[in-house]
Amino acid sequence: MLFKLDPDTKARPVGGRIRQKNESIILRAAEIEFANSGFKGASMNDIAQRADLPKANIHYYFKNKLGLYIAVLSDIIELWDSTLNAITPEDNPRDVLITYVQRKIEFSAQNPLASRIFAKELISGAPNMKEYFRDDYALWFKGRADIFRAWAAQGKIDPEVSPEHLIFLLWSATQHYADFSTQIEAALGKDQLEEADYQDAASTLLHIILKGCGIK
Amino acid sequence: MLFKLDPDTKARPVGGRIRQKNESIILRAAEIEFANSGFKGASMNDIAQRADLPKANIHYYFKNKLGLYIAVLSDIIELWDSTLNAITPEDNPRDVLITYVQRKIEFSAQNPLASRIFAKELISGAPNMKEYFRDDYALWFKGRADIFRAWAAQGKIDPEVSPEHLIFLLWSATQHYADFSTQIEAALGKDQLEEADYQDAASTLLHIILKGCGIK
DNA sequence: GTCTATATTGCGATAGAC
DNA sequence: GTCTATCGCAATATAGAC
Repeated sequence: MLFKLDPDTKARPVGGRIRQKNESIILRAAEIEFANSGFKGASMNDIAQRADLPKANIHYYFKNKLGLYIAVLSDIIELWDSTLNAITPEDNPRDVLITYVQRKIEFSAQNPLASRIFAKELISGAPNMKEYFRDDYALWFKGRADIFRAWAAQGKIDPEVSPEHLIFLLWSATQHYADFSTQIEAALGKDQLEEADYQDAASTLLHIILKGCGIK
Repeated sequence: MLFKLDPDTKARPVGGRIRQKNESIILRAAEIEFANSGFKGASMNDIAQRADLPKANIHYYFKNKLGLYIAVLSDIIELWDSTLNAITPEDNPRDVLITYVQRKIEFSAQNPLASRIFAKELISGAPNMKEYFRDDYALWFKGRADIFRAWAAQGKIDPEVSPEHLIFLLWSATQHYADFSTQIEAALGKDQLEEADYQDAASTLLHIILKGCGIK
């Protein structure tokens, strides 16, 4: 697992079917509230109302507000990891980039709440994920950058392209469709983005990045 | 002005030198707190402490917390507008893109707080900027997209590139260096980004986008 | 214009009956 | 395992002396 839970997120160790079901109801409600209002902005009251449970019930399942928040973050990172880390550092940069961009855009379309919670946490300076960014993430990032660097050494990517900044570009451009969909919808004059919009996004992005990096 | 103030942000209409000075002190303090904690998360107490003024003083100058927040947002949009709208829809897409990317990256480096407040507001669905995104922004965006479309019609940009999604790419990739500097610093193993990092970002970005769009 | 003291609300959290 | 009632505190906001 990429992100270790704080040992004290849960009010009680584990549990049976009822616990699992209620915990997942609470987590889903919390995800919505945290995405809309951030950690401090979300209230246990609103989460309880959305979960259709009394407030005390949430405190029975999670130690406190921070514990609930950390649990939501952990779920998100696990999901992220399982979606995007199946990509292997194979030989063909073209295939890797196509797969990555398409999966990430699809992830943005299907899990916008997760992306937004993550983004808000990051913009605030990631106060609750310091260890993750200090340890696991730095390692993960270095591994990826090295693959791009190796490709550049083999002449498969233009030497003008900084591997690090290419990764940032891949991340930001795809993430944008989840985090800033309000802005995108306003720009396109739509109430909600459609499947075709995401496909346009992916194909334009891939055209620019593949050609722009000189990837054959 | 792009963004109309809610008529009731100020506690009192206008004012002299003392008022102007104190208002700007309060606005600067508020910018830091809102960037760190979001609208709900920031407290008038913390803002007052940072401004080195008693809490009641802030309520004397601004009607309430929301009024102060709207005032901060207005300042940000004005700054944005004056920095980026000096760019004219001239004939040469290459020059326009180079100027835009460099200015926006520079803006991210010098005004990270403004970018972050704006980003958090957007991620939350822009509850306090609905009118802006409904009216001014949609118009501004259409104007920009039309310029890119004209260039494409003249063969100056690859036809595979969607003008709309190119603009999103320009926005997101540059914005990223302000909003997600925590992630970038962790990835690069630095405590703070340096001038050289922003230059690397701009040159990699421009290489990929110009070449990727087939702009000569 | 400034600032202390306070009114009032809403929050996270818990006790304790069921 | 569930839920009502409540505690204690921190928040926004204001009254009113200076």
